[in-house]
This record gives sequence, structure tokens and C-alpha cells, in this order.
Amino acid sequence: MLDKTFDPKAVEPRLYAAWEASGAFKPSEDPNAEPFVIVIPPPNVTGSLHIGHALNNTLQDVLTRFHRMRGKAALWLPGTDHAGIATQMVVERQLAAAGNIGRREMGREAFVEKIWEWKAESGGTIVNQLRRLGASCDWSRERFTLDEGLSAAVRKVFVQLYKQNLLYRDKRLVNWDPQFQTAISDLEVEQKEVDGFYWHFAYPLADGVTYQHPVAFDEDGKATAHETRDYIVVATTRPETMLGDTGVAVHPTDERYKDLVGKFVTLPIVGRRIPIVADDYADPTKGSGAVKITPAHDFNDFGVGKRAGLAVINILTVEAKLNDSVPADYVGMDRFVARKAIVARAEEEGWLKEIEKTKHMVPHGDRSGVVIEPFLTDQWYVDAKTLAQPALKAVENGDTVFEPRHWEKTYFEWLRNIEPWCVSRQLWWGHRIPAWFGPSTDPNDKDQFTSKIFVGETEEDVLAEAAAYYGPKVQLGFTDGLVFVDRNEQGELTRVDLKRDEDVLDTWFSSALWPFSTLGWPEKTEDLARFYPTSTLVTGFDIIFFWVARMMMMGLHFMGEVPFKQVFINALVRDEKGAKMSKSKGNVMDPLVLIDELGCDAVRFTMTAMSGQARDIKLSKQRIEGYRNFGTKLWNASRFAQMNECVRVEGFDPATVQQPINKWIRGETVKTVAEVTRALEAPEFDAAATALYKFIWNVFCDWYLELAKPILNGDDAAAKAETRATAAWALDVSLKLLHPVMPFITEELWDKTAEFGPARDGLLIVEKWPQLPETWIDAEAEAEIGWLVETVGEIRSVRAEMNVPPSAKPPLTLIGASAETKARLARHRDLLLTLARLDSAREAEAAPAGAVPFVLGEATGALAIAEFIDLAAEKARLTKEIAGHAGEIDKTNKKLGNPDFLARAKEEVVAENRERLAEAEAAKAKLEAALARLAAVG
RNA sequence: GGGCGGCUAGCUCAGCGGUAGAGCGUCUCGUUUACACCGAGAGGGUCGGGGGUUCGAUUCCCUCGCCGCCCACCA
Repeated sequence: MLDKTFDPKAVEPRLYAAWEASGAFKPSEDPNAEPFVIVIPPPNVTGSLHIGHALNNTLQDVLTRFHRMRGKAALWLPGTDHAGIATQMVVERQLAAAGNIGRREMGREAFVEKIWEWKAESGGTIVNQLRRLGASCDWSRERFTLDEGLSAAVRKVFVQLYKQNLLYRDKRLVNWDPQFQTAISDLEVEQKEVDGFYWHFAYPLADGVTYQHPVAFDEDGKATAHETRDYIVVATTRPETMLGDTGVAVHPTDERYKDLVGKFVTLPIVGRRIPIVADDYADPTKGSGAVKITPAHDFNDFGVGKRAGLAVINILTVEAKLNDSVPADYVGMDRFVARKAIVARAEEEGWLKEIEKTKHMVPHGDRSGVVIEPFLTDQWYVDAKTLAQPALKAVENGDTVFEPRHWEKTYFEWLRNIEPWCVSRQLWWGHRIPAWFGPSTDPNDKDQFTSKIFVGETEEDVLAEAAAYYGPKVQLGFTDGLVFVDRNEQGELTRVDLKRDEDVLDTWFSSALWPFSTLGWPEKTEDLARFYPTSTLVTGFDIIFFWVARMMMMGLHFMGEVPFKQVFINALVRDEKGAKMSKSKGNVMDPLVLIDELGCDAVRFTMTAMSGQARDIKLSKQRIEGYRNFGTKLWNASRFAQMNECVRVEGFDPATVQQPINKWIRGETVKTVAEVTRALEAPEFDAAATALYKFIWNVFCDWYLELAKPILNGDDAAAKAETRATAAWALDVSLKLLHPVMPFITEELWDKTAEFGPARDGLLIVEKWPQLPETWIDAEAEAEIGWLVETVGEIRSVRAEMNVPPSAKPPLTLIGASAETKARLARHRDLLLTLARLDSAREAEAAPAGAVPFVLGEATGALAIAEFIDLAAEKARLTKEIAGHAGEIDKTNKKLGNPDFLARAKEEVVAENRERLAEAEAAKAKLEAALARLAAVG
């Protein structure tokens, strides 16, 4: 006997272990099985499961289980990401908290060792939490972005891109994070609006130059007065950058400054003579129309400087302090301290013309939260523009489809405007860049010691390249220190020790390879041949750029095929008020706590049901409780079945059932199978959840089991046997359909019911997905049970409205019933009596006195409840019903009275309206007659 | 500045060209031998505003208004 409720806590670990041990998570080895493959968005190896993971991984598991049951070779490939900055940051913090020496004092090797220790300690957390979620990943194929195989893939990709000129080293401005002291990509920069100021500075003109500047204007904006100025005004939000100014730009057509182009200003504080140049970048409508140019610390200014041939002076250190390119007073000063100091000095010296309050966007590091500085450094870049073209095409022509489709616009927008991708990071945790520096033999190269680069997958490859470059007489080696060079007396090279690039690659560089690197690439493995391209990628929209687009680029470039055919973008989980969950707000819902409290299946069903498209998911605990209740409902239905000996029957064929209710539930089951299958194929997760919920609760429990009770308690042995077998069958089908979403409770019920009926072995997880013939839908049974359900509903409604106590069992009379209705009444009289709590049900010519009428198709029902009738209430009820019909009639008449409607609307629509009109008119007439009788009485 | 999404019952959301739906909440009734994590019933919406297309618009188009998000070089 089943317990009264399902106990998820006891069942979940046991079943998961059984599944895993059975090998059911591995893809079928049947060569004829069509593959279905998902690669997991690898979570941070040291992370833990949050609600977003719960959603994302539930959906992946639903798909995986569904396709596995459909007989496909289903592979859900799990793994974790080393998460460069994030992990390095965590470990640095831990070291600091423990009072340890910092990473720089510790040194690279020791620090990386610490991270590996941390990974060993916490690295199993998230994968075990995925198990608690029921994730049917093939753990035997689990990968980690820094494992040997994936690292080899990364090296190979780097070298190949380099050789194809799609990856190069360049000196340009990058987004510099002074906290982590590394370059970051554009995507890792967050623009935040902050309160700030425009400080207007007057830069004095050099060489005694003056000009006329307009100061008053007429209505048309024409200057009417001018003053003589010996300075030019520029505005800035970052005064400290003035120390690196090497020019002032004005627009070439700007009349005000026309004569100043080619003249010079003397930069205050610094005393540098810098030119006034003409450049389209200067916007005459903004500020004074003149703009200070700091090529080394502003992306726009860098461009202006390049065009105008201005000097590039870097004034910052890696920590964003002023370096020794600035006047001595400021050297070593923090950038924000310097800002204040410079403003103070400007005021003191009289060249601060104005302070204007403003709100403006300031770039911040998404991890560090500090203000990013544009900074001139040498970095590695991927030519994303070139790689983006096939990635664009593949989505344009539908090789890869986004679901929901509108995300494609986001994808296109970014790829069409893509910039070179800075892939080097000045971090220690990650894939070290396989590039080595040596001296250039070209005397024109500026930096003789590091300007020759050798790129190779192995040190052997690099030595071979170097040997080819330096010639056989040069002895080659490697060094951890500076590049070492020895020369003979003639100045010829005799020895070179190459130095490997210190930097590591952006984490997303390795993630971009995930769909093929995890399958064994660059080896030609069986998995790679069988499982690439993958089927569906399930991920959040926040990483379409970071990850999806880059996988597309790399997949197409290295595999020649898209990495996945479908991208399902899931929503973002928010709290019940729609706020983003965050620790600081204290509104975080921990999926593991929810699983503990309400069971994994309830959490999973919630995620599935709420995964409607293109929307935030506002998650409330109440909702999860509702779905926990749904599980309990299913459990109790199974308990009822068990109590009533509804056990599976060997060789039972639903096609042979005779009882109308059994024919009916058979058809409903067929429809549900079709709908759930369709929904999961799409996938429309919410539609699948809705179909399952409605079928199991509102159809099977609310009606089928209730309708079955009289038979199960009756004496018709044949009908009883048939109903038992049908109930067991429908329940079995339900368990299968629900299994992808609620794997634990369905598996448990499957296993428990295996104890009864004919022997069956195996777990539900490996069962085949049902596929039922449409011919099992019986229109007549459907109509008949529909009639029964409607009749019961009407009677219940009347009883409730008339306050008829449940104990009262009034007789029912049917007036004007058709032969078909009479037959139905005869067939289901017992059911009707039980479900509607009636004493009797018979046909008659006229309603008995004091009976309450209601419309039932062509017939009129009359419930003899004279003793409960409140005349006023009954009048009100009838009047309301009549008004309802009258409204309907009115509306429909209008339609049918419109010749255009008759002429142009589809025939079946017209027919439908005619029918509706007739029904409404008949119903209204009956009720009006009843009301008239009532009026006569009262 | 550019783009995307949303605005449907008190709340959360389906529906997306032919009679407005669900869950939760609310109200009424109910200890009928699966289930009170339950059952029965009821109330509740001019589908954000305004135009247009159409025989017909919550559904398609335009426009406006809010709300949210993404991108954009911080004079």
C-alpha cells in the first residue's frame, strides 16, 4: 500500500543513485538511434547552484529525458568552467580574509596552486547539486575547461587562428581594470550612470594669439557681439586626464575657431605646447565646441590623435595612479585624488571657468565594480569581424534557430557591429597564452628584445619555429625571467632564451570551443563524429554575446558546421515582485532549500510551467507549493487506483474497451500524449506543463475516477475489470508523460506499481515514450461523457445557488429530451444520481410544480427542490440567465444581420453563429416561461 | 542616441483574426471510504490610450503613453 503522501526526501537520493548506477544517463549505443545532444552551459567550477541554474538545467533535463524516452541517443554532456577572473577573485579574497600574503608576494606558481586546492575543495559542489536537481547528465563524459584535453584544444585554436591572421597582437587602448590590473573585453564593462560634473577649463593660447569669440546672439542665433579672447575653453568630466593632453580639437567648419587651427595652447600645470587641430569628432553643439584630446586615455581621443598625428602620452600606472610622465607634484597620486587637486589648482590659478552638474555614463568593471580606464597596452585580439560573417549567415539562413525568434535580432545587432575581441588577460588562472617572445633580428624593430613572437602548441614546435628564424648557429632555450640574449664578438646572436607570454586567455575563449572541445576535438573521436553538431542549447539571454555568438563563430570556423541547431533562450528568474534576486536584497531563493522543503519535482514543474517565452519569471513559493500539491494529487490518484485493484493487465488492449467512460478517457489520453509531445518538441515547456496538469487533475482525477467509482463499486464484473485495466493503463501513460518534468514521483510510482500486475522490470527512465493512434478518440463517447459532465455541472450549480444542502437528494425531471438524451440518461442514471446527489432521474412531459428549471441542450432539466426555494433568489437567478442569453442573441443577430458578414465570413463561422443564436433563443424562451410561471405563483 | 520586450480578472501569466482563459487569492458551501497539499459552487476583465486595415481586432498595421532590459566613445 502506498503511503498517504509522497516523501521526496527519502526517495530522491535513492532513485537518482539507481538511475546513475543503471547507466541510463549514457546515450544509447544503438547506431540507428538518432542523436539528441545538449552541452551544458558550464557553471563556475567553484560555484553553487542558484535559482537560475535550477531553471536552466531543469529545462535541459526535461528535453534530455523526453528525447531519451523517444528512443534517441540522448546525451547531456556536463562540465564546469574555470571562470578566470571570478575564481581568481574569490581565492584572493579568501587569502586576504585568512590574513595570508597576497598573490603577488606569493608568486604565480604558489597562487595557482592555491586555486587548484580551492577547486579540489569546492569543485564537486555544483555537480552534486545538479544531481539533486535530478539532472540526467552523462557524468562519465564530464569535462572541465582547464583539463588536459580542453587545454590542448585551446592551444590548437590559438595557434591556428594566429597562423590564419585571425588572431594578432596589437597595441591599442583597452578597457583596463585597475583593481584586477588586467585588460577586459568590451562586454565585461558595465556603463553606470553617475552624478558628475563638467569642469570647463580655459587653456591659454600660446604665442600671444587672440581671437574674437561671440558672446551675444539675436533671435536667429546669429552673433551680435564678440569679445577678444586669449584662451580656448574645453570641458571634461575627468580633469586628471588633462595632464596627458596633447591637443585641442575643433570642428573644421566651426567659424568660432577657424583661425585657431594650427595655433597652439599652453597646457596649464604641465606647460606643454599642444596644437589646436581640426577634426570632425569635435561637435560644435556640445560645450564650447572645442575638446581637449588625451589620446592615451580616451577611445575617441585616440582616434583623433592618430588622425592628427598627436603625441600619445600614457600618464597612468597599472593601478590607475599617475606615473612619472606628469609633473613631480602629481606623480604617484591616485586618479581621483588628482582630479580634485587639479580642479583646486585650476580654480586657484583662474582657469576654471565653470562647473556644470551632470549625470553621465561611466564604465565600470563588471566583476571589480571599479571605474575602468582606457589604457594603452599590448594585447592579443581575435579578428571577430571576419569570424562573425559565417555566424551571421548561419542564423540568417536558419541553420541555427533561436527560440524565441526575436533574440536573433539581438544576436544580429551585436555581430554586425562587432569589434576586435581582446582575449588576453593579465591574470594567472586560465589557459596561458602559447606565445613566446624573442629578440627581433630586424634592426628597425623598436623593442629588440620582445618584438619577435613565436606561437606554437608545444615548446618543441616553438623551438622549431625559432630555429628556422634565428638559424642553426643560435642556441635556443626558454626562460622564466627576461628574454636572454648572448652575442659573439661580431655582434651575432649565439644564444636566445625565449620568454613565454605571462598572460592567460579570456575564460570565454575556452568556452567558445565547448560544443566540440568537450567531444574530444582536436582528436577525431567517435563522440565528435556522432554528436556534433549538438541539437539544442539552453541558456540565458545575458550570455548571447559572451558565449552563444562566440560558440557560433568558433564552431563554424573549426568544425565547418554550426555548434547547435537550436538555441532556446530561457528567461531570468526574479523574486515574486519582479526584482532581481541578490544577496544584498535578501530576496534570494535557494533552489536546494526549496527542494528540501517541497521536493525536487515541485521545483522542476514550477520551472517548466513558468518558462513561458520572453519574460522574466517571477517566482513565488506559493506557486511551487501548488505544484507540490499537484504531485500529491497524482500520488493519491495512484493510491485510489491501488485500493481499487486497478492493476495492469497482461495484454490489455485499450482498443477493445466497451464502457463509454473508458472509451472517453482513452481518447483524452491520446489527445494529451499528442499535445505533450508537440509541446516538448517545439519546445513549449509551459504548454507541456499545462496539458499534463489539466489531464491529470481536471480530467483523470476530477472526472474519470469519479465516474469510475460506481462501476468499481458495482457488480458488473466485466465492466469492473475493464475499468480497472483502463485506469491502470491511463495512469501508466500519465507517468511516462510526466516523467521528464517530475522524474522522481513518477519513477517511484512506476516502481511501486510494478509490484502489482504482470511482472515488469526496468526503471521508468528507460521506458519508451507513448505513441497512441488517433482512432482511439471516440467522438460518441466524448459527446456522451460531455453531456454527463455538463448535466452534473448544471445540477451542482443550481444546488449551490439555491443553497440546497448536500444531504438533500431531490428528484430530477428531464423535459423534452431527445431519444439520444433519453438513452444517455438510461445508460448513466446511476452515475448521475451519485455525482449530482439525486434521488431519481426520469423523463416527463412537463416540469413538476415547484421545480427549478435549467437548460440542458435541447432538453430542460427540472430539480424538485420546492422546500429550498427562495422565490426572490430564484427570480434573480432566472433573470440573470435570461439577460445573459439576451445579450448573446443581440450580438449574434447583429452579426447575422450584416450582409457583408454573410457574404464574406467563412461558412462554418456563419453556421456556428446561426446555431449559437438558435440555442440562445431556445434557452431564453424556456427560462422566460419558467419565470412567467414563477411570477404567476408569487 | 539606437534597439528589444511588456502592458489581458486583485496577483502571476496563457491566448494572438471569429462566443475573453488558467493558477493563486477572494466569497459561499462541504469531515460523500484517493486526496483539506481536498471537493463543489460563485464573483471578478470596455484585453494601456487613440487611429487604421477587415464582414469581424485582445489578436494585424500606425501612433502615443507608461514599465523593464540591452547596446552606444564619460565635452
